[in-house]
Amino acid sequence: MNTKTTLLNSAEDLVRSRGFDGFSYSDLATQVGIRKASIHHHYKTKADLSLALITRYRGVFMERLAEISAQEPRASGRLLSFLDLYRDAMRGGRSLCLCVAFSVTQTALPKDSTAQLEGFHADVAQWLETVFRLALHDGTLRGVTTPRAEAHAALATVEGAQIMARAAEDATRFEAAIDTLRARAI
Amino acid sequence: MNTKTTLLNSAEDLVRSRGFDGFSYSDLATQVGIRKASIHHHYKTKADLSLALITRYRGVFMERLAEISAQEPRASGRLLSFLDLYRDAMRGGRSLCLCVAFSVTQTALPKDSTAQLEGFHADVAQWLETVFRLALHDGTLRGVTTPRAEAHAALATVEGAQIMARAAEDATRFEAAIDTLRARAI
DNA sequence: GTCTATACCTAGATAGAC
DNA sequence: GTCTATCTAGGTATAGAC
Repeated sequence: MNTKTTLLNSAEDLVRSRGFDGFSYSDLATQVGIRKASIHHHYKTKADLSLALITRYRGVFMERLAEISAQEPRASGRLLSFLDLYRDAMRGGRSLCLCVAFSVTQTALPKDSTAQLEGFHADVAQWLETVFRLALHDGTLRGVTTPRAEAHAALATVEGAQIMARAAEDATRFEAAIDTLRARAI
Repeated sequence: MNTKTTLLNSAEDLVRSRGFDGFSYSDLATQVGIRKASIHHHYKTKADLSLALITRYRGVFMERLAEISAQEPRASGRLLSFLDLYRDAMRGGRSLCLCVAFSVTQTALPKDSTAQLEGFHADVAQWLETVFRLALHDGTLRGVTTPRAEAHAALATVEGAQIMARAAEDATRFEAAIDTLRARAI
């Protein structure tokens, strides 16, 4: 694997476990086994690195959602797989979805990066909306009100659940918080 | 007002708008109108400041919840007031509940502070649980499953909704995400 | 493409005069 | 209690040799 990809992989790991502000080029250099000056050859600034990270993650994540749609014909199956995706992204409480990790970043990201992040959120909300709309027809989810409202609520819940689980360093917090969502599957 | 309290007020403002890692003693000094060295006289380290902030906020917030309990006899009224509390804490998308702001802090806080934060989360979850338990008896909230699960879900949802609204710098995101919770009031 | 060396800045924190 | 001055550590980023 080339150095550029190795850097991106390690950086993703660091962002998700410590946050974008929580690691330095020095940390990344140590992890990859090169000197920090060399990183600048691949990603000129940390802002450039942020954009590369979000862009790649968005693509990969949306592919996963497409796979779920292809494999699960029912709304209930899709929602449960979605929850599993966020649960697995936590790696037992030590990690966050990259999207969540960037959402809580304090430093101002470059406009390109925030635009990608916004687009990412919008894509996921859109996908969830289709799931809840499907549920109105196939009846595999309990108590669906408006698909759009349900989608935003579900997204906020999984993101909040990740934050709380990481803050408490306890992955079971995530499960506790999404239990009512899981229970809606028929 | 004494300098110590003024510092705490300004610091709370900064934490909630920029995050605990997002402001420095230099920023705080400028805002209050003294030199940064002087801050150390009141709060020896930034860790000490974090503890003072969380401790005070926890007390104030729990008083608010007690007031809600006293004023609203029904579960629906209590939940709606709770949601208003979190909505108002956002100040139009530029701010977070201090509890949420600290939950997303990257740097390791001292043990005293994380313990306070944990206790805070536990207190709020406990309060919400009593609201949903009440709903099982007074029937003013739709579709209540287990009070404990509902409490954790509601807390994760409001916290996630704040994060998403702040990331998008759009307060209406908060409303969109908690709409299904509001709609459960009968 | 990777290295050493370094520039430049900002952070939290301390010493000691007033 | 507040100040000026300073320390130490760490961050991002660049220059130029190899």
